[in-house]
Amino acid sequence: MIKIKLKDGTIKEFENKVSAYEIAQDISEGLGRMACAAELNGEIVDLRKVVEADSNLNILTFDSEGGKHAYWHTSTHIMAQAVKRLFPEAKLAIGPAIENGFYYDFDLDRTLVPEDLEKIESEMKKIIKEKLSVTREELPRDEAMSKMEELGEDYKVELIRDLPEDAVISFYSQGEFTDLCAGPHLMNTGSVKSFKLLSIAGAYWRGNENNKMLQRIYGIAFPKKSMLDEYLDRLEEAKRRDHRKLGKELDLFSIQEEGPGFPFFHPKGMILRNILENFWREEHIKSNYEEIKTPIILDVELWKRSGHWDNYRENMYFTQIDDREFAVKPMNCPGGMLMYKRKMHSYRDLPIRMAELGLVHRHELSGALHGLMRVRNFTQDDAHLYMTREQVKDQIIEIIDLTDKIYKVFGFSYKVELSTKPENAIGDDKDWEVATEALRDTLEEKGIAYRVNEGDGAFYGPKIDFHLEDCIGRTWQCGTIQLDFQMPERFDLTYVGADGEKHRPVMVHRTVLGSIERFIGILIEHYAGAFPLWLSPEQVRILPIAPAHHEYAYELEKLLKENNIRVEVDARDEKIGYRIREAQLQKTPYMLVVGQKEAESGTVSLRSRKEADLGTVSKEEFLDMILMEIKEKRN
RNA sequence: GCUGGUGUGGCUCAACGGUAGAGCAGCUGACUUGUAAUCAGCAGGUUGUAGGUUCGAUUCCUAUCACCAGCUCCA
Repeated sequence: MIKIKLKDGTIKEFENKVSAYEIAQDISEGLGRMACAAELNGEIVDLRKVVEADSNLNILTFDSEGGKHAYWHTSTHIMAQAVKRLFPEAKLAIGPAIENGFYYDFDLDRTLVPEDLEKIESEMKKIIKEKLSVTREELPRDEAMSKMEELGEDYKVELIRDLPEDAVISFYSQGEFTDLCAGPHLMNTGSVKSFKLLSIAGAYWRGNENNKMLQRIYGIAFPKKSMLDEYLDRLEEAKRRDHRKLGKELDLFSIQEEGPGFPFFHPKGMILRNILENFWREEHIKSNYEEIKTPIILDVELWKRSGHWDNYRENMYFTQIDDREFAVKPMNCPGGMLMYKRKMHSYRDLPIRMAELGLVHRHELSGALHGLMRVRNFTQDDAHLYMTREQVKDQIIEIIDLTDKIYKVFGFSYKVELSTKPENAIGDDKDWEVATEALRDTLEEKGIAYRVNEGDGAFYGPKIDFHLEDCIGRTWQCGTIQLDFQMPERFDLTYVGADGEKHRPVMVHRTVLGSIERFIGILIEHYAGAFPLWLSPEQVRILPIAPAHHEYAYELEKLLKENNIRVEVDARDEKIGYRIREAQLQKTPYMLVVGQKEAESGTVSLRSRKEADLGTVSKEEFLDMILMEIKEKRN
């Protein structure tokens, strides 16, 4: 007798061993139909998994992460099967489910074109209609190898060869199609209801740029047509939020052909930028940071000492002044070192926290440039903190708290990653270990969920990264906290301890916004260009009905300007509807329509971009209202 | 950097082997306006750049630059 405890606590009993799928069917026929995968004692498993002992079992449908993955994984197999039917010479590489859908990489001489996607889609529909049952088999390594060799699937052979000794090698088949795959998978190809192939792109085999470039097809699938439509609508909506599009429409910034990756900030973008920087400055002053500015160009010798010349040269720009070699800074830290070294420091002064809005230049690959998100020059809201080893944890906690506080103002949710020692690391392993553990401990202690990013640290130290999402869910690193034992060593930084001896401080590099440019890009997409009042380049637009009301309009403008409100009067000879439309398209938070009535009574007819006509209020009432809204930085 | 795609007036887009067209924006004039586009006229482009094929190229080819998607890389 096997006892199966379900999610809701009920216990089902079975005479003999039983598969997860059978259990799902036993619970209800509907669930059997909806089941995608199962969670057995906390582990995601295939529906075919046979349960032999008392267990906790949770049947996963498309509504869960695990269920979605099985659904998309089977979808990508269907796609691969269709591709093989249409192009038998295509070799299969890998085809996983991803966060939003799935992809499959193919090695195929013929270049796939968008029309091919339609052909593949119709072949997929056939496969779904055929309702092929999906079966699983395990093979010993040598048999698995020869099976794939026979089929000419060179990439699969390589994958099998690299699997660990003890790995279970499984294959999933549907009709004439077989693929090396760990699963889990749906029971039948007929379960995939609504899908769409979205794009074709190149991708290196195993993500290594020295390997052959394969052709990748991305797709998405859902159990209901309405879900697919909704998803596609959301993609369209995301395009409308794209900061590059909005940046142009709202006249915030541009990138010209003459300066790839070097953004121009327009007057309105500059207002936004200045507000952001001022806000940043206020918060840092409150948090006891000092502000500095270090030069953009410094002697190349400095970069040799810091290790950048050895480890970061590819990303740097160089120049000559007279006969001396200089480098354009890609980071602010070496300049910051010189700032620290300008005088003696006592342990009583620690921690020293020097912040800098520093303009850095980095050579990024041309194909990597992306609006304001990835550029070749950007302003880091950097800070370098110098402290004793004992102060490290408290300082990191303070930075995490400051970051959280600042992100909250914008209503951002974020993801945290811990990046460990990279291949080109400098310094000894012991220091790396200590530093990495210090960061890990702090995260654990704060109870922050994080993902580990092996080998992704800076060359001088491990880091905690804060990632924010853009309009289509891509995440971008913004805040970062990097613990560094190397630079203080290389630059021989010291402080005088209570014992009168010289000691080595520990250094932390950190940013909160990350890059002002990137952060503005994220802000634009987050708010879809409709910035909260405190951030809006233009806060109020006054719209006089007719020339007779211009005088009152300018009077209002004066009142608002005296209160530091960013206000414009649109006194053009156009109908009020026309001018309202324009203010609306520019996403101006408040419009004041003023005519005869308003001029006589000292009121304004208030319109908000969100709720349209709000009726009449006195000008004083309106002023108080917006001053409060700005002060509270209301979202 | 790699693979594929795209490049036409300030913006959004059309056309096509036979000397480039619309809407919006701009300018001028009329209208004097009450909550998302008043009407009329004018002006604006050596079709990203450089070569080539052709009687003729914006259209076809080559190179190059930029942009877009993805890969790689990263704030």
